[in-house]
Amino acid sequence: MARRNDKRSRLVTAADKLFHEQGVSTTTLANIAQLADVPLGNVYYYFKSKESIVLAVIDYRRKLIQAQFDELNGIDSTLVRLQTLVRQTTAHSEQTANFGDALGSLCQELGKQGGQIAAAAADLMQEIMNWCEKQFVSLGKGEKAKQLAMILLSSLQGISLLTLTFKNATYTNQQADYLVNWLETV
Amino acid sequence: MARRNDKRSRLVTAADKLFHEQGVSTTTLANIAQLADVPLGNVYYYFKSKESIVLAVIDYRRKLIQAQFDELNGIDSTLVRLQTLVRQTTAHSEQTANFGDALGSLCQELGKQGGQIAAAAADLMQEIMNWCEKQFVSLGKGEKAKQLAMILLSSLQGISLLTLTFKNATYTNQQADYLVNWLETV
DNA sequence: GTCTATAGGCAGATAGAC
DNA sequence: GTCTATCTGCCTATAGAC
Repeated sequence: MARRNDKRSRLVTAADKLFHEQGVSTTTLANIAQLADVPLGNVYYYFKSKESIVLAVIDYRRKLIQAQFDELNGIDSTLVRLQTLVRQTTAHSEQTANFGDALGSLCQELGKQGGQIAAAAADLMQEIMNWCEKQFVSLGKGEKAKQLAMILLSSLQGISLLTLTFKNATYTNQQADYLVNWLETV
Repeated sequence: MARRNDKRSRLVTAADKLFHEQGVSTTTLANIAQLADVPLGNVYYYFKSKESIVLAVIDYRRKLIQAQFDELNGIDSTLVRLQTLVRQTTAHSEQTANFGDALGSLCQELGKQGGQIAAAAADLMQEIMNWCEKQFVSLGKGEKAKQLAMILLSSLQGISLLTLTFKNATYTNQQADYLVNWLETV
């Protein structure tokens, strides 16, 4: 059972990395199996199709984001909590310059295809949106909280795309500075 | 010669549509040929590879954007010029909800692969960035013009992604309202 | 549970008749 | 210039030995 989970999780993290770096459709099961050091045919013992691997990756992403929120929720000040979320994006700005934002890429690629997979990725983005909205409510923004969450999230996603496009991590870092200030004036 | 250009341009517009709706890597030459009503084998008389079709599509996108800027440049007020750019995004908000932003999708998908194609798509995004920066300079924003262009463009790209993700054109429309006001307070 | 071998299909690209 | 037929290789998925 330990070994089963071990191979399964190795496949998921390998798929997550490759989906982020190359995109879902250009990543083959052979790529994933090789990176996870699992024989190709064995992949189908753990996942019945490529689609189910994508779902497992989205679930893995959900856990990563949940852990991030658990950490953020430990911060007393709501303003600092939001500012820390923004600051955290700069930690991977080099990775963003090379491959973009992992969730944003998934939503962009899968969103067009529609179906169950797109919905699963959208759910995850919605969770982030909800968390942000909750923070703005906590800041007393009331009815404006939803729109503020939309502005913040779209700014973060947009700058990730520009950072990837221009292959320049500085964009993410500058935007983070701007947004940290913006949060204080909102 | 007329026929040559006719088939060629039919292939380019078909590819442009399919790349936008399905993504580049999932679109096959057979898909493009069928939509353009050109036999599959004949595609290679006009393009030596799929990659060269992608480059032609980016070039086609460049002309579309150039035409858009030609129109915008006819507007006297710089502020109204920028506001019109923002308002224009709402014209395709339904399409955005289904397939995202055409150029943004290209940059997202191709950006990871790197190489000549990614650079061509980035060039196009840079042209938009430059145009926006020029407007902010014209508004007397001086050194801040570059950052303001970045903020505007990332907001537009980010909201396109969220509009696609949540399959809701309202996001684009609300963000346009917000940005039109923001432009006045900047 | 694990892995090899391979089926079956479709992709990009080419050859060559017309 | 145009189009049919096809090559070659890779991809997802399965069969079945161990």
